[in-house]
Parts: sequence; structure tokens; C-alpha cells
Amino acid sequence: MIGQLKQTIKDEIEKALRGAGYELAPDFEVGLENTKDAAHGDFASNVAMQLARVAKKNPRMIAEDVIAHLNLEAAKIEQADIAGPGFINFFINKAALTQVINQITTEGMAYGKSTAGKNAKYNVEYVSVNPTGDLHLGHARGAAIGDSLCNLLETAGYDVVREYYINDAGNQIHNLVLSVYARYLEALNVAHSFPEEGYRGADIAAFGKQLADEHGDQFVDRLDAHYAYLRERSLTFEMDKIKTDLTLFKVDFDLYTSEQKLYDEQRVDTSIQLLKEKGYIYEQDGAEWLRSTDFGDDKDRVLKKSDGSFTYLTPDIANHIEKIKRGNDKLINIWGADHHGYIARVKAAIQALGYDAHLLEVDIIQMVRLLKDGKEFKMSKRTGKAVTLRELVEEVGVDATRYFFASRSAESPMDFDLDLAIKQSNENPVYYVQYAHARACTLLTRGKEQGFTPAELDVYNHLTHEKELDVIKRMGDFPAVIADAAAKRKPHLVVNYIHDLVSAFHSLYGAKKFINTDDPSGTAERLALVNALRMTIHNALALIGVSAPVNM
RNA sequence: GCGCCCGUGGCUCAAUUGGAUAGAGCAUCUGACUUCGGAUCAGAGGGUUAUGGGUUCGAAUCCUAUCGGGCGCGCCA
Repeated sequence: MIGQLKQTIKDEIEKALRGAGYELAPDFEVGLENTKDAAHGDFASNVAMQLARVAKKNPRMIAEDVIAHLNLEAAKIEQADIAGPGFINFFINKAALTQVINQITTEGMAYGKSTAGKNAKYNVEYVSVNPTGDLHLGHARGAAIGDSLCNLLETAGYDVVREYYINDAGNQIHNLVLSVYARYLEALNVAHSFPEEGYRGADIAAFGKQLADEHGDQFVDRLDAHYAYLRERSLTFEMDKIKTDLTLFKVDFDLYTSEQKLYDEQRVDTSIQLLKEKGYIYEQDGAEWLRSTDFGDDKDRVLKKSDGSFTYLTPDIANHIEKIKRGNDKLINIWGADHHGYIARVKAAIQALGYDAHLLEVDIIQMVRLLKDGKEFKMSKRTGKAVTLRELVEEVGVDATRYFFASRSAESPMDFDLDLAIKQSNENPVYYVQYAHARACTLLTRGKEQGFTPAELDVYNHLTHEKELDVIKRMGDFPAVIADAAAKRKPHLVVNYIHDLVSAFHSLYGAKKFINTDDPSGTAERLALVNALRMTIHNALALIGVSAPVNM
């Protein structure tokens, strides 16, 4: 509703400009922003400044032209002022604004949805952790951001598939089997040596012991004979555990793609063949290379090694071909910063196949540095030392952890002080938001006890307090905020929004009585606002995987 | 050395992508109606946005140089 309002104003500004004789470029877009200060009205436009240079005219004079030609009634504006260097501030009809309440209560759980994405097919690949150990802190950040982004995209009208690419082929799986086997022998007190490149996570030790309990010494000295079985069991164990942990973290996937399956179905061979046909493969030193430098990569990349096996890149290219074949309009990969050097080569492959580089978008999430006792705590694959996602959830909680990760921009590296997180978990801003939701719910029940039901009116004439209007306006922004955050791939914008919305409500709560007043119609209208607010908070928190408790 | 990312109050982070007086939380300090939930509210102090130069009506944001930090730079995955 607010979105329509703003569009109407933009259209009318454009008409006014043309009416005043300004030439507008075909792609000219009228700027109209929410104001930060109520004194600047409800919306502000900077068109006058935008046009100052080309029109060679003082911005304030342009602003005057706009106002002189503006049809206030058509734009549904009560007043338009010029301020500062040439901003035009618009004041809208406050009573009309309250209609947002009805929109929210009618749409309910669906409030926030929009068609901004036009059902474009988006494939989002995230987490995709190798099945060789526990999910840790860094993965948690990727999972939280990836899942939130998918929720945002869906709500903003995109057609989303959530994909987890499983690296279940290659050397690391061999090392996984050897590691499990070593732990198995260890559990049986059989002399063994731990593999050089082995994985020392606690999960693997536990699984080795489990195998010993199940099978006794059946596999001792017979690794080769039972290799396939142990491989299958190890992989299943790892993936099941990863899925369980992710579900605990409220993160789910639509599609699990197996690297091994890409091999089995000849898709890896086919993709190399395809690149050969396009002429971007050459042989050197017994290996087959992709001429990725043709597309801006630093150096060419080996696809097929001289021993006949493939590099990691090759099946990944095959998978990207599969994604494209599924008819996706956009492929989004969410990777940790340690993989950013890999972007150029995958993009090169996509271009070599004749597709636009923009078809693939890689969003990088910067590193999480873990602090313990104020010092950096290096996670180590060698020793298996790490803080796992599971520990995080147990000690800090899902809601607090997800809110924490979602609230920070992905592009800046962050420190995570675990001790502080545990100690301060009850000071986490997430409770500030959840408390507002619980408070709203209580108000509704209390109101009901006293015989009040939320009003259903065309216009809410009693909601005139500055802080009431502030809350209403913010609620009305919700769909646009989602669409914006989705388009920018920035879930933290939603968290900023939630915090501001809730803060406006807490402030209103302090300034105004809701029930226990001698103003029944005001109470009923105010409860309608509270009801709409409750829904908005609930829907907003759902986007980042955080619950909205009725009481706490 | 080359490439990408980052640098904002004591700490952790924002800033509608170039907009009006750079905002929040934590920490510090001062206040709040004898039940609408004090996990809250009202307020105070705290900043040369790493540094220099440039672009323009206007810069934390763009360009440039320098300093500092992170991550990459395998026929590993």
C-alpha cells in the first residue's frame, strides 16, 4: 500500500517535471526516499538536485517548478515543501495511512510478500560443506545468511531452489574413510597410524567407535575388502549428521547434489567434451587445460590431470551446467572468503560455454574469527579443534545465534567472542524484538479479557499520535524492505528494519496507554494496530529463522 | 609481489548505495507512572568515519596514493 503510494507520487512528480518543460532521459528515475526526520515530512525527493547539472539550474528553482506543476490531489499529498539545498518534502494524509492496518490483518502470514521477483527462477547454493567433519562457526554464518536470503527471495516473489552440493567424490573422501578406519582400530586397541591428511574431528572418533561396537574386529586387516561398505557408511553418517545439525539450526534444502552422481551419470565427461567443442581446452604436460585466461582469469586451469583424474573444478562445472539446464534465470553461490579466488574460473567456464557471466553471481561471506579469552582461537583441521554449530546452538541458542549472524553485513569480517556470546546471550538484541512481540500478544489478550476486540475500520481516526503514525508507516514499509534486501542480497537490512520497527513500538508503549483507558473506541483502534504489529514482527522474524514467542 | 575484501565513539556493528545534524546495542552516568510485562522507556557524555589529495550543490560511501588487518594466488578440495 505504501509502495503504491510512493509510486503514485513518483509518477506525479514526473508529470510535473514534464509539465514544467524539463527533458528527462528515458531511463530517468525519480528519487523518493523515506525521511529520517518527521520534520522533513513522510517522503522526500531529491529530483531537483538530480536534474540541477543537466538543466543547469539552481536546485531550489527546479523544486519550485515541480511544486508549481504538481497535482497534489492526484499524488494524494497534503503538503509539499522545499527544504535545504532543494529537497522536496511531502506530507501525506495521515488518516489514509492507517489503512495499512487493514492490509496487514487481511494478509496475515502473507504480509510482506510482493511480486518484485516476477517468479524468476533462482538457484541458491550455500553451505555445501565437505562431509568430512562437523559444521563449525564459519559454516553457521553461511547457513544463517544463505537461508535468510532464500526466505527473502521467496517472499519477494522469486522462485527459489536451495541447493547443497555434496563433495562426496575425490581424495578427501578417501581420507575420510582412512580416518574412520584409524579411529575404528583405535577403539579396538589395535596398533595403527593416523593418516597424514586425516580428519581428527570428534564426530569421526565417535563413528569409529560405533563401527567397532557394531562389527567387532571384522574389518581388522581387511580394509580393502570392506572399503566400499566403510565408505558408504562414513558418507551416510557424515551427511545425516550435517542435515540434523542444519535442521536444528532451521536450515533446509530442496536439493542435494552429489558430485559422485555427476561422475556416475557421465556428466563430468560430457562437460569436458562440451568445452572441447567450444575450443577452450588444450593439452599440455599430459593434462587438459581450460583456457580461462580468455575470460579474465589469472591463469589457465587444469580440468583433467595427467594421471587421468579430474580436478575439483571439473565436476563443479558439470554441476553448473546442470543448474543452467534446469532453466534457472540466476545462479547464486554463497561462498566463504577463502574461496573467492575460485570465482573467476567458474565464471570463465560459464562464459566458455556461451553464457553470460552475470548468470552466475557469487556472494562472498567474510571470515569469522573466533575469540576465546580475548585471544584468537585458530580452528584446526589437523587437531580437529573447532567450535561446532551444535555447540553454538546448545550454548547460545538458535534464535540468538541466527539473529546475531543475520544482523551483520556479510561483507565485513567479524569477530565472534564465544565466552561473551554465552555470557551475554540474555542481552542479545533478539530478546528486545521477541519481547515486543510477547508484549503485543499480552496486550491483545488483556484487551480481550476486558471485552475489547481490535477495531476494523476504513480509517482509524483515533490513531493520531506521532508515535502511532511512526509505527504504522514502518509497518507499511515492510514489503518494500524485503524486496530491497532480496535484490541487494543483504539479509541484515531486514534485521535493521525489525529493530527500528520494534523500537518505535516500545517507545509508543512508553508514551501512550493502550488499554485500561476511558476511551473505548481509541482502545479498539489501538489494539488493531497492535494486532498488525504482532503479525509484522512474526513475519519479519520468520525471514531470519527466529521464533516469535507469545510469552517469555 | 599480484588479486579480492575490510578499516566508523572504549567494545560489537549500522547508515535507504552520493543526500539533510554519521545512528543503534554493550559499557559509563542521570531519571521513570504504587499492574496495560522494567528483557522496557526518557535523557546525558563519548566521532577530524585509518591518513593525505581529488571529483561536486553535497563524500563514511566514488577516484587516487599511503598505512594497517583478513583471505586467496596447487595437476589440493
